[in-house]
Amino acid sequence: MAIQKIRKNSVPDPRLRFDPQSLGLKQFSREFFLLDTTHIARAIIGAWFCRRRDNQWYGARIVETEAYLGSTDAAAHSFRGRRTPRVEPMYMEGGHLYVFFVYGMHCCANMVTKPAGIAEAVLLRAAEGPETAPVKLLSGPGKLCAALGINVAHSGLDLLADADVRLFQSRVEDAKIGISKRIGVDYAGDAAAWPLRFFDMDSDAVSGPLKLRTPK
DNA sequence: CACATGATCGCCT
DNA sequence: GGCGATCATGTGG
Repeated sequence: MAIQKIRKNSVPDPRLRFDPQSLGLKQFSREFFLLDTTHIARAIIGAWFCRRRDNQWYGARIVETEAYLGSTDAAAHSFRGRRTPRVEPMYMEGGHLYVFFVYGMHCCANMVTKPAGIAEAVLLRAAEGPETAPVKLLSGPGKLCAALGINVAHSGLDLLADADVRLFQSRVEDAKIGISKRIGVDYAGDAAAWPLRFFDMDSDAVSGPLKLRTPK
């Protein structure tokens, strides 16, 4: 049925066809992914998250992210150094992908950051497809994965070694980036209020309640 | 728009 | 056994 399709889907929505190479976009370097996690979360707003399947490229422009700060962040899966098979990719060197399954039906994708051994990451919360795609198609972490066909089988992939999943540079003016607390982590005590969510204030694809969409 | 709820299941205690 | 780094739908203002 439809729901099962969403969970196991690895096929990108055809409306996301997009060739990053033809536009001359450049990939982020390994060094970039080793920088400060919060900086990276802000810096990849506007970047193109791309994937190749059957020799066809697909992609979407990131408009919303959240930073997860590892062992000291109660909202992070790696809080207090928790190290289980699921979370293991978070401990890899920056530039790897960490994908997890939640609520029995959705996947969420993260860019792992910092040197190996430090389990921090940036959650991709929303993106905009090319003109041909509906504005809300990737509005939310689960929808973003569903539309691009990203699932747990992609967890642990190296964006700088695996030719089929990549992140390309493209920036949004700092003045147009909004900041707020993170969504869906109210159980995390003090960490729930940390200002670690970043979004493109001009985008209609940003997810979450309207009241978190204004502040800066 | 805000808020509530059900769906659905792998992960961790 | 309980509970999510969610989403779609339904209700009421």
